[in-house]
Amino acid sequence: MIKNTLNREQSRQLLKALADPIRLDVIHALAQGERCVCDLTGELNLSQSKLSFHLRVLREAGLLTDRQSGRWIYYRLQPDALAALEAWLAELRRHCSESATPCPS
Amino acid sequence: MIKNTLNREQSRQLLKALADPIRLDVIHALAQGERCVCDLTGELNLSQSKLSFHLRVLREAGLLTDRQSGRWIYYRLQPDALAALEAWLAELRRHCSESATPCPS
DNA sequence: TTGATCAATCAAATTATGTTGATCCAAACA
DNA sequence: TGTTTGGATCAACATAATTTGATTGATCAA
Repeated sequence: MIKNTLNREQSRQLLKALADPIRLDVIHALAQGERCVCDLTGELNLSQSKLSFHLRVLREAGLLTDRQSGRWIYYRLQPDALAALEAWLAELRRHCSESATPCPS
Repeated sequence: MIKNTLNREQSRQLLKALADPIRLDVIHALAQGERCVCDLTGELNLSQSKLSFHLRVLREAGLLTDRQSGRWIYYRLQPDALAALEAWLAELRRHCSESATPCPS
């Protein structure tokens, strides 16, 4: 479970999971709502094992959850994880505009 | 310059640049305000060329700007880039909670 | 000028990530 | 049961990213 404020390691995991073109395709597909794996392979034109690899990365980062129904597995985005990243980013830019003290200090 | 809404490639660049432990250290240091490269090497205990490599990645992604003053170069976070990523994330979670239509469809 | 310092860049070596095809497992259905 | 299908996993390979140490260019002070 993702807490409200991310530590450095948690944010790194989320960012690393997101920082891949195929995984961004998956994320964008799931941004429209839950999808079954079998639909995603077709929609994104990916081999089964390739998609499975990337789904695992995203799931282990906490960005996706899955549920099984019969023999199908449905994935969806975990909005909490996205919100936590947003909060982390917002925090970063709070003080970032202060100038440095000139350097031969 | 980063526009208000990021396309897939722009967001990927930003995420990839952020998704590294050393670069996150840099980001966190700069979140407190502008810093000179010479201070960062000491603060983060990095070799000069290593820091320079990571600063370049962050700068080319649009996350940092630099300015020269004498022989020192100062880096700071670009809040626009962070804000753009936040907006991108917020957009992703708008519709993501809709359930899939059951699969033998 | 000359020598020293800050920082960027380059090529070579290392390490981390992603891809492929095969295999395995569980659910469904004949 | 036996067979088919959806998905996960694994090992071998391919590709991409990072680290290192050396070199370079620019600025400054003596």
